Amino acid sequence: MGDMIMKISTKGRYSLRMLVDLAEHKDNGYIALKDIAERQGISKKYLEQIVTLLNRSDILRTNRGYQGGYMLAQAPSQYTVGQILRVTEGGIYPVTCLEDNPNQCERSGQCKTLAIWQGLSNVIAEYLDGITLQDILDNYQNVGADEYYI
Amino acid sequence: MGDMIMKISTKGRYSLRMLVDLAEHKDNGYIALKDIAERQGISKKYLEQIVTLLNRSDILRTNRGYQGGYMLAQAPSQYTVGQILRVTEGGIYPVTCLEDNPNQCERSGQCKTLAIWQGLSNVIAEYLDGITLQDILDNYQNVGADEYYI
DNA sequence: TTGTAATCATACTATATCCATAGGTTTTAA
DNA sequence: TTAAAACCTATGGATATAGTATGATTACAA
Repeated sequence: MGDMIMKISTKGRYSLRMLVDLAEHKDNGYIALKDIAERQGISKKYLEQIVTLLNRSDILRTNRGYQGGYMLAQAPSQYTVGQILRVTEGGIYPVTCLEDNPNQCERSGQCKTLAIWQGLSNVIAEYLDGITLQDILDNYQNVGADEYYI
Repeated sequence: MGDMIMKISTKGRYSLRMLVDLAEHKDNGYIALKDIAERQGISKKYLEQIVTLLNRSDILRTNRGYQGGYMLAQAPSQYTVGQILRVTEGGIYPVTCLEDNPNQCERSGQCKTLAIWQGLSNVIAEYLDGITLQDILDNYQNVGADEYYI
């Protein structure tokens, strides 16, 4: 019992919050992780691990040492939420069936439900790829049940 | 590393496959779990555990003993995928932030990213609530990137 | 009354992920 | 040269996932 479904982990959520924080302070030079951690109420040590994931892509520019820190490599409008989550979460597929791992499900050819998951994956990707960091800065309003369908 | 995001578990996926199987054989009286397990390639014992979740709602009609088994309580058009997943997965929220557990995030008032997750949750719910078992029987085609937006 | 099948109850094994904490090393700029 | 900060590696508890195994109990129908 209890609830246990399809969750985006702290890796993705904290990454996004960190990048939004960087976007908000993008004119202040390099921003130290310590400052972000304090503002966001996240352990600096944990954030350190998470930023490792981001560093595998060219999302950030970093500087070590005195007055070092992080800044966005590009303008906030150039980052989509989908892009960020793919990097930090390792993919945004809602079911394992859609991953391209070697032990693919052998029933995929006859599976009546696979198309449901493919459609769900598409819907999720379209939504997340349609939002940029700039949109969040501009006080993004969520998609309500009413407004969503035309 | 590796991929670790937001997955719908076997509980939800197998439940859906079981109900589709029942929908396909809805004119054959009660269907024994053994038959479903064989057709779907799922352990009968594991399916037994999963069907317990479905039995908490009025989704199924059951009969014990000789020629007993399960059948859908209503027509396939009356079941949405969203409804089924809510029962078996305990909710379809993509982040813990949206659950109504007591230890709600205290930053929700100022969180710049919460609206993103609310919007994502809405998009997922709209999609899953828009598909019925009958749609799956009618060879549901997935929502492609091109067709989705008008 | 006999077999069939659901129902219930555990318990156990692996494995993986989540969410950190901790300590040490390297680089940089004043 | 020194302090600040990124960077790296390891560890661990808690929880969830995905089953397997074993059996007891209950209800139904021929």
